[in-house]
Amino acid sequence: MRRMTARPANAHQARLLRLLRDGGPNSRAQLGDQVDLSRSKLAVEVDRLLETDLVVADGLAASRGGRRSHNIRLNPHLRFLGVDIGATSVDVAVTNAELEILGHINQPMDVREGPVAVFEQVLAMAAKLKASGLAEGFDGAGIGVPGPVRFPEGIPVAPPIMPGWDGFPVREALSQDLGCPVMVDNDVNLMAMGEQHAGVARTVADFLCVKIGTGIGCGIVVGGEVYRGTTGSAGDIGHIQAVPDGRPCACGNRGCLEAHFSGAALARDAMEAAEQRLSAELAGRLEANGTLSAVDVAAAAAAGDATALDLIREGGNRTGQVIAGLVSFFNPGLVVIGGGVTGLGHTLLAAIRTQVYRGSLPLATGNLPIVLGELGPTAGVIGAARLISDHLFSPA
Amino acid sequence: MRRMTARPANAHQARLLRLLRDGGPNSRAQLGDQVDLSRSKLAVEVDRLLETDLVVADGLAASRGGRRSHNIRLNPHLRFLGVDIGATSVDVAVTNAELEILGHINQPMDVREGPVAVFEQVLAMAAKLKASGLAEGFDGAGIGVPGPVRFPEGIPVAPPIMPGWDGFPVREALSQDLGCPVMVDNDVNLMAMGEQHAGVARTVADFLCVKIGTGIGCGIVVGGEVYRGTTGSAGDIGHIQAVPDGRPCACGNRGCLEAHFSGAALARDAMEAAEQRLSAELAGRLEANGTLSAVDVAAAAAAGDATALDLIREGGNRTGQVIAGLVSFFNPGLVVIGGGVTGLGHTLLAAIRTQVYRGSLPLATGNLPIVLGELGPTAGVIGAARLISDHLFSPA
DNA sequence: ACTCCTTTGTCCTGTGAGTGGAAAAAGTAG
DNA sequence: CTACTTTTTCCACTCACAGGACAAAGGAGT
Repeated sequence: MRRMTARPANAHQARLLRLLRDGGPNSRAQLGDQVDLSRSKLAVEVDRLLETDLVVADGLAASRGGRRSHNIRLNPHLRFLGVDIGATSVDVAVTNAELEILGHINQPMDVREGPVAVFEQVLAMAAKLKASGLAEGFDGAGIGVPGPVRFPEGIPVAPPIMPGWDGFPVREALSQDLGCPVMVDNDVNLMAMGEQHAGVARTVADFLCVKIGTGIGCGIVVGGEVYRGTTGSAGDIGHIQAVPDGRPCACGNRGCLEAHFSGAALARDAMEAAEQRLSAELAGRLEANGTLSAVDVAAAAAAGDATALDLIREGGNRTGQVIAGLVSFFNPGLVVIGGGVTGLGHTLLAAIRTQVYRGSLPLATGNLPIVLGELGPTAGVIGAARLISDHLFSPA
Repeated sequence: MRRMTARPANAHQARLLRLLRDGGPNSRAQLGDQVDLSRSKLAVEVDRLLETDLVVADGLAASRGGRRSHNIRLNPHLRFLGVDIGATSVDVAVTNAELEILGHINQPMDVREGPVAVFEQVLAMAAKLKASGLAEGFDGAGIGVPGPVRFPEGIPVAPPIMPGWDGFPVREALSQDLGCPVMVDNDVNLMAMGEQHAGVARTVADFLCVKIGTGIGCGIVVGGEVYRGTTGSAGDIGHIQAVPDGRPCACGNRGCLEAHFSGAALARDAMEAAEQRLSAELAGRLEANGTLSAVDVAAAAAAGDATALDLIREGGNRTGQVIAGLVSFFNPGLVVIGGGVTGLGHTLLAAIRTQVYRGSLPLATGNLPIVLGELGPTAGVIGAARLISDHLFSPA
């Protein structure tokens, strides 16, 4: 099949495409109920969309008491590629136009190998998904990278954990390689968009999405739109000071949140505890694997290990204090906690909640849910697909 | 003169009104350059605005090399009332439709006397301005109050420093008393709007406006629009923890920024220093007045008093640390410092700058100006006028 | 099977917004 | 006084869109 290149010609068509994306197949009549257009106008726009092949007819809808309506849906052959590049692994997924995941691969990887090596791997993973018959080609791709991005151009700027990526024209290069439109964003922002599209944040206009992985970042959604800041570095909360005169951080300061709690810091703390024989559980795991990661701490905590639980609680407290400040400042309607460490689960969540509910004023916390992300590792790739579909489903 | 009641009939007219508000008198041709409408369409909309009496003809414009154009301006009889209710004083000002201040009164007052007493005073002040011939009536009023506001209804919610105001229908009541449309907002947001309209933030889309007065608050502007949060308490940074296990605060926590630095805290610290004879300058002032305020500290600092300078630096450092966190999170294009303590001037600013430039990553601070507000005590009332004019100059 | 009612889809015309060209009006520069 | 600009008005034409009329298709009751 030839790839779709058509774009909606006007705001009405864009609106309809998004309704079909978010609501699945729909009858013309149901669409009419949602868009406040005259029936004639709606019919014209739907016909034009049918001509572009972006949407197709899909049989008859159930009767609502009278004549049955014809169903409309997004072309089932449309395919989006969602790529979520983490510090130590990549997720690549294929979705249909309704952003349902059809196939998903995760592979370990090191961003520090640089964009060329990483994209070689990403393209191979995409090819593998294609080969398994899930897609004949891609109509668009969304890419998440673990660092700040100059959004309009899709170029990473001064990313601390990705030396060699600074200024690399990710959007341009991948658009060439994949032969389709590409959008690039910070991985945390994509997680926020994912949770907004298909997760816990579906109905909230203003929320924060804190991602605790190798580092710590925060997606900011204002009025349903991701806020990226003046230079694309908004949400970079890993280097907020959490402990006065605390541990030295790679950024040159002391006491950064990220230095005290993150996947990397947690692994270091666990190793230290194991070596000092504070925890038999952790020491055993260290002996078995030669190293420890956040996953080991999670497992130890699940097994009831006091040291591991303490580490998690301690980190949750630090994180919660920072989030409490952000809640006072931003007054969100929801806080989502996600990222690799969600395996730490409710111990972590409880610590964060305690600090936030204690440290912020009641007016801000009174009706504030603080929850774990619903989508886990798929949040990023769903958000990536959402990013590119938002781009493609907007007036040309 | 009968008061204006007309409102723009469509988005084009609203656009034109705002251009005339922000750019002053303008020729039709100049307007045409700015709005991307055909000449015919523009002529029609301008004619309709002339019919509503919102704008009037204003003689001939200078020639731009050919036929001279007819000037258009907002009706010079339009009057807005800007009211900025602080914790300890009220500002009331009259502006024309271009938001230029025609008259401005400041009076001491105590918000804790409650809305009825305060509005009695405000109405008296408005009447005084009217009596001095500056206005025959008001076409709209903007009100700022020192606490969170449920914006659409214009009702304060759970304001910590204004007991007795909770749930008082400010908008409704004042609209009755003044006989004109009224909008209500947090005083900090109004200061941000004031600096955006006529001060240092004219060209910046995303910025923070930190107001240090009796308390500490922060106006948040995203994409040119004030962000108010889910419950209207966004920007309430006074109760972010600045000092672990620090001083007890009225909110029940310890170490809140506001407990360590604000007009009130500064006055307390100065009294203490004076009583302990740490500073002859402050002690002298205490003896002379019986009490001390932030103004005394500013004067002592200006006279070179080391203790006063230390207090300011100490407070600036605390504030700067909190702002550094907000800068990392929000990545603004500008930070404005304003409020009563701007009298502390560059000592304060230097301390804040030091902390922010040290405590945030270069990508966020690289091109980040941190400046004092330009408008001083008029920022609030200009912002109030701007608030109501934005409301009135939008499609009905 | 038939009637009556509801819902859906199509067609068509009227209206009003808006564009763009032409020409008149009012200047400036030489 | 002439040639050239800019501003303003006027007018005809296009286009989007609403909304009514009507046909098509189905459900429910008799």
